[in-house]
Amino acid sequence: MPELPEVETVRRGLAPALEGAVIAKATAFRPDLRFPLPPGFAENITGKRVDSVDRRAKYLLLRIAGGMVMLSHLGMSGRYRIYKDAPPALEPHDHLELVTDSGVTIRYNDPRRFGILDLFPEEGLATHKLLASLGPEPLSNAFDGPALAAGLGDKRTAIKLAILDQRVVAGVGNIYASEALFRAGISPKRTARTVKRGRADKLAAAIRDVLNDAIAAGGSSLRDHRQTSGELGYFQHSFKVYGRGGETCPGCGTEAGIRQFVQGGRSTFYCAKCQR
DNA sequence: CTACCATCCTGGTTGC
DNA sequence: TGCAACCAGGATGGTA
Repeated sequence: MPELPEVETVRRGLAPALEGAVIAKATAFRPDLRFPLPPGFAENITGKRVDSVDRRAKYLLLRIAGGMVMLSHLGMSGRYRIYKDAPPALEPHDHLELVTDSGVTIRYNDPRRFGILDLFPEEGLATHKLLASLGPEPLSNAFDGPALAAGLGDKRTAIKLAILDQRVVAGVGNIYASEALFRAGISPKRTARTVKRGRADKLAAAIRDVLNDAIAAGGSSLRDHRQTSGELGYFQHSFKVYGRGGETCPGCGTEAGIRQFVQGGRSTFYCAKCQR
């Protein structure tokens, strides 16, 4: 499911429930998701206070008092749901439950189990295998045209594939890659190394803007994504090209102008007239 | 470096 | 109605 805006939406939901709260009870209902959970995962966070709920790229990072970090990645189908009162019965694919000292229940559900849970000392943050090679945060001041162009470097791969590379820019996924390229007027097929100067400025701004717009809309709900309250996100109604193959281009009005094709095994949507 | 493929899983949709 | 094929927001690792 989740790209950066969906993860940020989840973070904003979890933060008020968890920050400053003590995890009175933690239960992991299976020993593994994509990877095995570290031994004693649930036991080691039980009784601990959560200092903050942060995000890096598509990773949620919970700072646990005592110097540990709990990492959570939602994979394709992960969801968090918060229950302020008595929670309903467990559902299929509920894999983790946290109950805070104020009686709030937080459940992680992930049918496809591509998600990740990890727990490690905060000294290991910079060198964590999953975090070490991530590129710039697209919403940070460090991300602009020159930074993007530098990340693209001499790559001869298509620009769509390049911005899906988490080392180039962290947090862009398949939906927002197509949407950002449409906003920037750049063809997804364009060779990455040719995106420089003006085009790079435009694309960096388009990435930032589309992510911010999506966050403001609570993310995009296609199948799985929900806010922690259970509410749907609604940015999917603002997609210009994603999922709109065969439709009229909203940019130039060309009938059936939105085309769909496969890049790197994943669907890309674009308008050949608006995007060069 | 690049392209391409398979892999980890389940579930919803599509097409016969 | 049934069933199989296909597709899905991610990411890694292997091969050529």
